[in-house]
Amino acid sequence: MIHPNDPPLSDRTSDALTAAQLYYVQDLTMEAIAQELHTSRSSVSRLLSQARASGLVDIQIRSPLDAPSRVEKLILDRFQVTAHVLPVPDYASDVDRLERVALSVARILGEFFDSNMIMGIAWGSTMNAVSRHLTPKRTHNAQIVQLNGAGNTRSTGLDYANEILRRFSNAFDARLEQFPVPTFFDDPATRTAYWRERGLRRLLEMQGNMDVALFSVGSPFSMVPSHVYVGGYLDDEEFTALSDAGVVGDVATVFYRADGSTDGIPLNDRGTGPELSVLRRTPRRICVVAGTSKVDSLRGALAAGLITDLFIDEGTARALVGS
Amino acid sequence: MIHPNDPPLSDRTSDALTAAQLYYVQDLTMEAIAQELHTSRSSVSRLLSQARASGLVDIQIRSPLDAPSRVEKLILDRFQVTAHVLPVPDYASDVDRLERVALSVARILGEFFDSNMIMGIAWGSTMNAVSRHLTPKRTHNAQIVQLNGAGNTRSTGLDYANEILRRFSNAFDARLEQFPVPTFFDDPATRTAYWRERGLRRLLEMQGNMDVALFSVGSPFSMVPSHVYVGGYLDDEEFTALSDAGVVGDVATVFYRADGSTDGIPLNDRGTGPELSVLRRTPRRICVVAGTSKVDSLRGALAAGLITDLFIDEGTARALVGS
DNA sequence: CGACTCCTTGCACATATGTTCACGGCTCTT
DNA sequence: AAGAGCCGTGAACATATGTGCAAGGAGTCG
Repeated sequence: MIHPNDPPLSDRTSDALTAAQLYYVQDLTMEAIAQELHTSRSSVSRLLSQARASGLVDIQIRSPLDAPSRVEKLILDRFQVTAHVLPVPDYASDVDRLERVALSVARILGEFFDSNMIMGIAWGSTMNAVSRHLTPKRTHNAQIVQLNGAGNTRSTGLDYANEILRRFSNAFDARLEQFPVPTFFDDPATRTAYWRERGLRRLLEMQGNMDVALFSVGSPFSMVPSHVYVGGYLDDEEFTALSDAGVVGDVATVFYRADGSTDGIPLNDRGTGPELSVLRRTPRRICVVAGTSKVDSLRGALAAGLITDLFIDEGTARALVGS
Repeated sequence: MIHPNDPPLSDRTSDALTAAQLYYVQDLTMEAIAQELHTSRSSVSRLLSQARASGLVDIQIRSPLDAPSRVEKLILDRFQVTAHVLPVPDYASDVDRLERVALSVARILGEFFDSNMIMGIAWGSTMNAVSRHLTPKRTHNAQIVQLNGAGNTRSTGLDYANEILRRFSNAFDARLEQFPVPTFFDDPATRTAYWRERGLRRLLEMQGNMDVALFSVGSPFSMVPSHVYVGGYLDDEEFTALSDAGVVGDVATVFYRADGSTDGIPLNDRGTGPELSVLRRTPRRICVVAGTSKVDSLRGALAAGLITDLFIDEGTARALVGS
């Protein structure tokens, strides 16, 4: 009865699975597991690490339904957005905040993305940080699509965005649709023309059918500028134009004012990010924000109705609701 | 902005939640968490224990879809039943097996039961063991219903079954419908009459509308008899009658033969367990089996089509498929 | 008001877990 | 076939975690 071609999965994975079951479900000690698996305790420790890292073990925090914190409730009331406020000590630096928020988001993202879905993803420091911590989740027929071009005048800029997106597609086993265009065209007409290309139409169609969008907000005029503002994507003149137009931030390099409006912001005609109307049509729109410097930009994005789910560190959340 | 009546949940729970988030999601050390929470490391350790015990932290093992073990596949092929084979060392005693299987089932049961559902539960050593390890899960408007009476000739036997069922209803916050009748009536006519009572009709109706049923199998003729066979529920004469009728086991004190048939087994006319047809109409029917002594009985239950999901220790699973 | 219980806390110790390192078995060269 | 590099292993060490215990604080009763 024992077939020779036994396991369709590697011994190692299978052992990791057993170890995880014994450790996390049956509460055995690693020592005991080592005995059952005829190996050393160290190896069990390593097996379990692997099991966690590869997503075999799924640890979730399930707040009782009455648990949303005061701040989360305030945000829900005021902006009709589901907030996930992440505890971060007040004395943490902005880098710490970003890292910790990114870790949390990376861990929970699997909850939002599944087989047969399309997820649109922006790029930037925040997405970069998130991408570095993703725990893998197996999906089938899933698709990831880049939200906006990443080329700039200095380099193609493709590597940076590319790497980020690839980490996502690897973690979820999803196909990846890249967006090999500059972040901003020089001439709006070029964009219009390019958008008619067949390859592009496929990408734009995917964007139109996204199930989830994942992005942060850019804050061009804060003390801690987003990647896009220091990476050679904008020259001084353009920068000034944004300022003059009353811009407070962007999502996937689409700019908006404090009231959420976008009309008459010249750079948007040349940018490659999705129309905000396209974004708003996406059922789930996850925004990740770390650091108080992004608050003004975040307010604009909220005013524009771009967000359905917000991941935010505690300090910034408090700054947002002003308490 | 800070309301005085801040949290609708206790500080302790809220701290536990924060600690869990920091520990399991953000990978902080307990020492670090202690600092953020302004308490001692010990207390954090205790908070985390509480968080796990109270179901705030949910740890699942997600086998990749290609993971089912060889034995699980064999069982699926042969019996059309989803098996969850639990690793237990071969040298483990039957008591160990039961304990470890029960622990696993208790931990995963939340996956099968949710708000607005009705779960039918039997009683016996196996259910007792499971009930002792349940991790709580909040549900609304959920209902638990006892599958069969627990009174016997020596005592009411109510306490035993009662306690088991109450553990389930507590863990899930579910209403509990008890079944305060003997396990077997002396006279079939009494049962028929009693079944027409209004209180009973409500219970029977619930049984008819169950979403999940949870039970083990009894093995009257094995070396390790189930609770029902040592607790004074059956006298010698009845026992012999079962043997003569070719009975191999029972589910919720409804007896069946090796081929799954039940016709002409006299005791069934006086028993209080659900008609097997009622059971078979239940969408999800979870059977928990530990110990090889139950294999024959389990085969009968499988032949009778009583099971959709089987939790079983590895040794017994191997005995079942005979390899 | 004090004596009592009950619960919580942090310390100190006992365990359990994570990580470094040197070794040995592989495969792939040459 | 010998050598070089590349894992994977377990022993030993370094950390992190769990727990018994004594002390202290809040509530209750006489």
